[in-house]
Amino acid sequence: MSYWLMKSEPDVFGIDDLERVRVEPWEGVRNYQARNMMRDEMQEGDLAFFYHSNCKVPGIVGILRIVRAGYPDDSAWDPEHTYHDPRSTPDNPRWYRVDVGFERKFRDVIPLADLKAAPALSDMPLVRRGNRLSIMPVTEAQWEFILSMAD
DNA sequence: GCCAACGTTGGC
DNA sequence: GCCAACGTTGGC
Repeated sequence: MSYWLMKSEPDVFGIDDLERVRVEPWEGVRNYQARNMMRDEMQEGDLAFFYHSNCKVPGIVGILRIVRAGYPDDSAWDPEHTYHDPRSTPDNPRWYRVDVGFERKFRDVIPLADLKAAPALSDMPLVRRGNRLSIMPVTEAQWEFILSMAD
């Protein structure tokens, strides 16, 4: 079992949306590194921090669980869809997604500024300048440390 | 809204 | 295969 961090813009889909719907396909990822992790590495039962990006206080807001491992993202071959990519077809899918389930919402957001200030987290891609990966692995030590910052 | 950093595309 | 142009991400 592995740990992850997954970013989403709360204006588009935030932790409250996930709490409401309980399970959601994590579709629309159009980045190869992130795709590879969803397609090849994420397993059912894995846990991930839910990160809010592009908002007033960016940071970690809760925990989600991978409830279905990687499978083709069919929004890519729907011409009507925002995430349409004509290069992806059912026979040769280019993009993948996982299904995520709501696990827990922290009482308070753990702000990016606090994560950046923690020496224990200095290796996380999240706090490295210019990193834009929307899905990244989290080590067990980082996971435990961040959990200790919550609530 | 600005803009730095980065990934992708496409001409050559 | 190089690299300039372009689009996107995402903090601030």
